[in-house]
Amino acid sequence: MRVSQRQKLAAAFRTRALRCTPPRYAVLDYLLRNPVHATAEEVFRAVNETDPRASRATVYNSLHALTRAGLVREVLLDGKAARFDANVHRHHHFVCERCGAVKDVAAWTALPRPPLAAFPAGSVVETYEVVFRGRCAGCSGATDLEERNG
Amino acid sequence: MRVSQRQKLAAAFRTRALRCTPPRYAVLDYLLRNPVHATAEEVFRAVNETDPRASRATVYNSLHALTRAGLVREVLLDGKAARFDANVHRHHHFVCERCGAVKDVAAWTALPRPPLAAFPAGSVVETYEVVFRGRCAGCSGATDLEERNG
DNA sequence: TTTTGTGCAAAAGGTTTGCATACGA
DNA sequence: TCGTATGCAAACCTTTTGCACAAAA
Repeated sequence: MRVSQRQKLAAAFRTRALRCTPPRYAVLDYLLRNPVHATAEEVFRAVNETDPRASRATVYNSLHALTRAGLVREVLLDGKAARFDANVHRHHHFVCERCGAVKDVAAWTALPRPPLAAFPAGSVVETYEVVFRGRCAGCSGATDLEERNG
Repeated sequence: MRVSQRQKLAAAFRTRALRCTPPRYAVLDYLLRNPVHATAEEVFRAVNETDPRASRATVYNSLHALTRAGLVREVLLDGKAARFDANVHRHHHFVCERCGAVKDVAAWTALPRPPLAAFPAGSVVETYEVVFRGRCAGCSGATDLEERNG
């Protein structure tokens, strides 16, 4: 990691009262440089390869600490593993139902406000997310038969 | 289960080439009568209480068969367990970040179409879902301190 | 009679926890 | 020094799998 990059991360950590520790640098640096919505396991493998002492538990701890601090966003798109995204600006996601690829969809405009009656009375909405599902370019021509044959 | 209800379910099963089996009746009937976005475990406990022979694996099998047949919708709202919803009409969800309650949000209007450029080139969007997060009526006044104290 | 589903137990992910040790502030 | 994070292993929870048996069509 470049010195200047580490200094940026350290500043972000300190602003949020997060301790600066090697695994936290490594986790956030990895997510920033690999904006592919990695799972915790993928982050673990990458971080652990650089520093074999880094453990799974610590990667989970770091991901949660970074998420709580607002430096990382946890994205739940399938029933398997949570994914983590260092892009915390408002945006949505497109998921390919066939190959599982996840792509960002730029936030194009605010959602039209639904009638208040649509929400449970007294509730307060803080955020919303839109998940689009379909087939990515590489999979949109493929048939189910091809899919089954790999 | 009322005879007329069972006949309705049987008709729905046959239309979709699903075999009519006791666990499938029980699972779908439970979801229809308890529109609370139950987890597989909750469905299992309810079904198993009525018929102690029903197993977890069978409840999972039934949920998946019903989902594939379009009679049930699988909803992924937290990193823990999938939830199942017998309401397959287009609608969205509100999740209370504090107590985890899930409420339906009526589909009020189509989303404005995002610019095509927002999507990966060549991709085909089939569905979308919106998840609103915030605090439900019962939790919107509670502070984090109260939350910690239980 | 053929095909598909069931039920049981065991295994397989993904994630969390307990605790002694190490390290940042 | 004090308080928090790390690292390891084991536990946990949800979901899947393998297989013999049972039931639906």
